[in-house]
Amino acid sequence: MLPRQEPTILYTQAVPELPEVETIANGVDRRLRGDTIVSAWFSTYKEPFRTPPAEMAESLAGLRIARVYRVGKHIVVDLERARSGHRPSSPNREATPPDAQSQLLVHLGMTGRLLVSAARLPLPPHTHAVLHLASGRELRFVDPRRFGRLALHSVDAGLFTGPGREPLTISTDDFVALFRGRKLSIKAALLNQSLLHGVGNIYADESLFRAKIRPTRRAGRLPRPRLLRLRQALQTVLKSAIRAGGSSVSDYVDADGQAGFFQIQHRVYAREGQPCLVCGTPIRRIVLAGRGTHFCPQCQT
DNA sequence: AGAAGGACCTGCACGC
DNA sequence: TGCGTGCAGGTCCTTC
Repeated sequence: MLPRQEPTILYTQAVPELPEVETIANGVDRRLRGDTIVSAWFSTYKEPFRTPPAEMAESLAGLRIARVYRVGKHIVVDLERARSGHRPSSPNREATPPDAQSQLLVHLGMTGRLLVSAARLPLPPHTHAVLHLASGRELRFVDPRRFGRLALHSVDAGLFTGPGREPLTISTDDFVALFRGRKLSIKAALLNQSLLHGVGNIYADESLFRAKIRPTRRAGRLPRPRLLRLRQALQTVLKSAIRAGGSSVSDYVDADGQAGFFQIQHRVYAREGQPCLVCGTPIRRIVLAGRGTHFCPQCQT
């Protein structure tokens, strides 16, 4: 067991996509479930906050963290009104507590990090939010590039469900229907969070490679069997990345963030010019949908 | 309405 | 050594 006073950095080297966000959410859940927010502090930099900081700070104080989980690329913190009589948390309860009254949504953007830290430790640069907890710890949101976002979601209108469909659980028919009639490239479609949420640039490239589909193909013109292959490839790569990250991030404790997320072996991403692992043809890189896009010109048609 | 492209933002790699 | 430049990408916004 690691010293309690050391900061835990729930951290990833890569831009957080679905597997990284899932791992981080699980890590926060394991540590903070049942803890209570005493007060909250937000930096004066307003942009990251979809909800005004003053309103957020007032709403958060006194709420207990009931559960932390992932929806798309969002980390969702279920919050309930803390009661005076302490109720022991039941470890097996998976369903959202019926008395969850609001949800804190955290989007890490590209460089956002969550730290579970002892309060006495100095705030790192680019800290934009701190939740002071009854246990004496703090949950800190650090984001140098400021693409991350925080918001409060009221459950009056229902639990947060994200902008699109969940790639790991979507049915075959629904998956195929997502792309019907779409004129944009399959790569751009995969990145569109209002269709599937959670897929970013890296896993889009990797899943298209495994499905042997060229990223430039029009989404609406891919026949059903190829789309089913893509769904299978996407789920396989996401699940293996979750497995790879699950063990390392959760127990990772270090102040300088040197180790961190165990990265799965990329087959095409950031491998421009290197030989395809299947056929040896040099991997090509183009810009598509404004993003660096990597593929094998031989294997992917 | 759907698609495309730019803006946002900072750290880092690179070239001179 | 040090400075300037370009690049990376998730999401929002504007334009077409």
